[in-house]
Amino acid sequence: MPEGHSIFLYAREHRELFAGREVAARSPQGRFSKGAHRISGRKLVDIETHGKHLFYRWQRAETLHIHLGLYGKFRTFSEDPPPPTPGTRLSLSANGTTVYLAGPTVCELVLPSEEEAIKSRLGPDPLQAGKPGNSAEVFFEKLSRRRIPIGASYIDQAVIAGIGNIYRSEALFLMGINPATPSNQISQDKASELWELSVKLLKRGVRNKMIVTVPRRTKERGDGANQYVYKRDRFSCRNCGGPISSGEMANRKIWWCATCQPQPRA
DNA sequence: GCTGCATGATGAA
DNA sequence: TCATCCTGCAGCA
Repeated sequence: MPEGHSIFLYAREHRELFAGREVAARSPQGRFSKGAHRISGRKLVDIETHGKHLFYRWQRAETLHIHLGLYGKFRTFSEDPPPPTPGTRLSLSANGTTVYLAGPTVCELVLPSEEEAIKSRLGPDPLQAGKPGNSAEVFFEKLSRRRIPIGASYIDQAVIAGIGNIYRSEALFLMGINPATPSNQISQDKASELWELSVKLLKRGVRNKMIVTVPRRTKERGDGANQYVYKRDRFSCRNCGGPISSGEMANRKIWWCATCQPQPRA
């Protein structure tokens, strides 16, 4: 489930398991053999995240950069790990624990300059709110420079880092913003609200270890779903009872309520 | 058992 | 705008 909250959780878990320890690294699949060899036996100093990117820092080795993409998955085994599946790109072990990584979009070693280049392409991360560069102001500044629909820019990692397809539909619904609204028509106040909502939702995602946008009470009154509109075009809107619309935007499916998220006036 | 889809992103056309 | 990377699984027979 790789939206920003799960990346943050993986970093926390791997930090608790491995930070300060010498980690054995291997690439059962073979596609990352050289890199695994470079970091194997090194001490893990810390793990940083920005949006959906992970950066593992080692003593006397380059930084390991991982991006899970759509399919990437980590699995953790606290005792005897099963044999790795043929697609296992990387295996990390220390202290009796093994982590397998399969199917990532990116698994590479990077130099500090390369890491900087990656980060400089990313927008502010709501889970880093308060740290320099991660603010509502920066978010608004990036939004205001685009004319594309907010439904396309809100999922663009250069505008805001860590938002994925579920958060996209849900946050715009909670804001009452129609996905087709041009990004530069979003006022600074609305952009700030959307930023704060993103912070809240991602933090809640970290707490719950899953994406839940419907408050517990509301959920109990309804059909128990965790989302308002995401993949819910066969249901009716929980606010107004009207139909949930669906369409495609920025290559991905998107859902909204045409009544609660009215089209902006031209 | 098979098909197509999925919480992502890139690069070609 | 599309094809592609690559893995797992829901839904359907």
